Amino acid sequence: MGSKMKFKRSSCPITNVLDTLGDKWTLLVIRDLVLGKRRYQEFTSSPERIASNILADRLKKLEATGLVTRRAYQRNPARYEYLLTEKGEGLKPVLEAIIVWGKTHYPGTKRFPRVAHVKER
Amino acid sequence: MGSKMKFKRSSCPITNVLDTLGDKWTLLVIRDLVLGKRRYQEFTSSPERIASNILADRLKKLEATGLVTRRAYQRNPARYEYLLTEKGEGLKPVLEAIIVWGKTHYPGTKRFPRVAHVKER
DNA sequence: TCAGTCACTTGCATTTCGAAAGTTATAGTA
DNA sequence: TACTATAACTTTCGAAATGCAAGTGACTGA
Repeated sequence: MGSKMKFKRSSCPITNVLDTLGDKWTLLVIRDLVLGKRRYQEFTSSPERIASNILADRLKKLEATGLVTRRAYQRNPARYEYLLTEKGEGLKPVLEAIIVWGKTHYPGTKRFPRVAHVKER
Repeated sequence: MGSKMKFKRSSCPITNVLDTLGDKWTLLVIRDLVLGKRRYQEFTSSPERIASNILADRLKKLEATGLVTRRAYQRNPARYEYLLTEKGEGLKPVLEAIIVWGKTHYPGTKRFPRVAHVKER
């Protein structure tokens, strides 16, 4: 019933990607996840200095759209970390293409290195 | 004198790309240009229905960042059209990667066809 | 003279963003 | 028993961005 899909703006794949990733912060959170970051403080300590309310909002939305999963890594008090899903990992080629273009046209920019994430306790 | 480059947020290429392309409309204007659109009305008639003030703003910014050039295609009255620069054309692989990921994860989306642009007079 | 076209600009209400401060629940230390 | 620190958020509120509707200027063609 009601077989016609409803897209927010159009049936263009680019448009639909922009509806979830089209802002100045979301893709940076994904970048951090790709680099190996998992925890709240790791994200807030990136040089772009994302505000904590923006980070919380973006993580919530990324979880809602299935790009990220949240899981507790300890109890008492409960502490959570975030991991990319396969769908989220699938964005790597997009990030790669952006890095290639970005490095070409913004002289002095440089790909960030992977981070060794904090150890479990 | 002051040899250190100043980046708005960080020296990450992704960050710097997001500073110019990180919103819900800019990349759609670029998509339209890649598809062959050149004129104001062609952009406003895309299915996402960009508002004319947003379009004017984005075209201005794209020109300022060297992704697009504006040129008159007639006088009396002066009428302008917009074309991608080489820098702008360089974004095609980014759009491609987005389309590939988007088509996979948003079922029902489909790449838009090139348009035959209006003829000169 | 008058409607139509094109590339915009202007006004204004609504929405989203973002910096700073606050909250909750613990562990560790004196 | 207090006190300090840590981690993961939430709240507040002014500022900026968005988006709808209407307006503008310079023409062309009927």
